[in-house]
Amino acid sequence: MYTIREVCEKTGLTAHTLRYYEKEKLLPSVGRSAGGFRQYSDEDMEKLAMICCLKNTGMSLQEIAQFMALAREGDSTLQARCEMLKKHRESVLERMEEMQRYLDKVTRKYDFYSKRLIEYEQQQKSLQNS
Amino acid sequence: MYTIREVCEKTGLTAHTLRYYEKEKLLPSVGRSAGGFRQYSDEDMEKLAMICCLKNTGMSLQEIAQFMALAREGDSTLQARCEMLKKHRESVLERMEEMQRYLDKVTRKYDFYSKRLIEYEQQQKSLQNS
DNA sequence: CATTGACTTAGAGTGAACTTTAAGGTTTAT
DNA sequence: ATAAACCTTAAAGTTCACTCTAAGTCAATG
Repeated sequence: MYTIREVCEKTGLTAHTLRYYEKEKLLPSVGRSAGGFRQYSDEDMEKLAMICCLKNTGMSLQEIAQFMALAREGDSTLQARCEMLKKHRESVLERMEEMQRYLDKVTRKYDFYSKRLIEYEQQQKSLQNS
Repeated sequence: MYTIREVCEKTGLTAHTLRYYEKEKLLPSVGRSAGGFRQYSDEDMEKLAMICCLKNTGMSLQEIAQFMALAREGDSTLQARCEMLKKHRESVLERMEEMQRYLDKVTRKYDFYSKRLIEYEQQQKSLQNS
């Protein structure tokens, strides 16, 4: 069992964000200590890892909440979850390819600017010497 | 010269967004017709392409506005712009690598679910036959 | 020359994902 | 036993990047 503080350290999320995720039903079933403090189980930690994974590949919190709700319903939702992951995977791949194309453009622009910068610096030097 | 409508069609941005970008100083110097309508030049279109490129690789509008402001100041800012592009390029590469790692995790999860789904379906079939 | 549709502005509203605040209760170390 | 640190909740506030609204102007067509 982990306190919210330990979970923050492990995941990089803030306590505020963890509480927010609970409220938004991403991980709604976190246990409580006698004093009412959150206690995260190893299963919770695994779920959180999945949540971070989906979030960091651009899935919206709403969709993640849907996915986690399906997971809580058990094996009868395996197919639905498979389909979600497949679609998500495809959209991530597409976005990465798009990013790569845009990045190539940034690289070309950078190379162009670098050349112009060298020219400009030589020009400045020759102006100084005259 | 292009009307805002034509620019929308070429860039995929809405007229609202183009006006918003003007207000936010991403492309603040768009000309006007006698009647006050926006007229985008070929140079404006090139700048817009750069804006989209930076935006689609995750640069904030604020940073893009800074970059475009430097560009308007001329060659004396070449070095500053080079540095911005270099930094941006590096951060995009990092993000893409991170994305790839997360995507691999999604793929592994998907494969795991697929296997479990096949098992589950066979189980259901044998329950039906009994 | 009137109507339709696209354009103008300033400013308010939206949705996502937090982030902060206020007011208080709990744990831990001394 | 008490102070400091940490936790609780509900609700309001923030930031980003739009997106929409209202009230009016302009251009093209029959």
